[in-house]
Amino acid sequence: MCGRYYLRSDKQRIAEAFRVEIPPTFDILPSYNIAPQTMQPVVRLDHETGHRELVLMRWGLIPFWAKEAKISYSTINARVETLTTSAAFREAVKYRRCLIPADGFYEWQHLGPKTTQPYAVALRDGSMFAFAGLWENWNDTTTRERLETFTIITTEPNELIHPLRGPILHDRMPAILAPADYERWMAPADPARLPTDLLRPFDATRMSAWKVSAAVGNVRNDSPELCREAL
DNA sequence: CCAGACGTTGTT
DNA sequence: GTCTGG
DNA sequence: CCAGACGTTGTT
DNA sequence: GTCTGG
Repeated sequence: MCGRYYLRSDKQRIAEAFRVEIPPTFDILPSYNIAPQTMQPVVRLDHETGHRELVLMRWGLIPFWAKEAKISYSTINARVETLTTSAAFREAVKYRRCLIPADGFYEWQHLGPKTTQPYAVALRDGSMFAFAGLWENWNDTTTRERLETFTIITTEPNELIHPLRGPILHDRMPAILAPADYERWMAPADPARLPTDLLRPFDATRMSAWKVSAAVGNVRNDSPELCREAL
């Protein structure tokens, strides 16, 4: 986790849920199968004005010191345990914490060496939520090209993803924030006092998981059925 | 010292 | 940019 | 998963 | 066709 998620809400719903202004020209298409390396909406704080803004960024963080903006699947997630020490994330976690709007995500349960069963996971009440994320700004020194990228933080699994008894879906899960914590997650903070205490497994009783078909794994598939099956 | 890494999860 | 390993 | 590679020899 | 890297 988390290598695939979905966002079926339109920009009006996103604007309301995250109390953010969205320019009229800003288009977001609902997607039931969001893959790494694609452009996705991200909520961040403009430190100059103090206002929240919604911007499109590429999923897969490129560190500012990288020589080239080479696609890397290894930075689509950042482990909460290593946020402050890893070279790729330790600067971003100080100054560039963000929210990634989502309606659900997928987990592939390992049934055998070559068998998996994908599940969709979402909030019980169907409401939109936010992954805790980091973003980074990469500049090409020669072409002046700018590229903004983001990563989704992962944490320990909760009782739904990794039950004491019953089938285990996975050993990690994305960090999900309660709306009450959005402000504190994004607000400027003393680097010695980062709000990493918010990155705990989300309340399992408020979530549900259900089987979906293997078509979820194919990025060319993008229909509501992907996350609704067997609900 | 200099070169090389710097990261994580997924997959029938 | 900065740390680590050789 | 999907996209892309898949190989060897010679040579100042 | 089948393996590898992303």
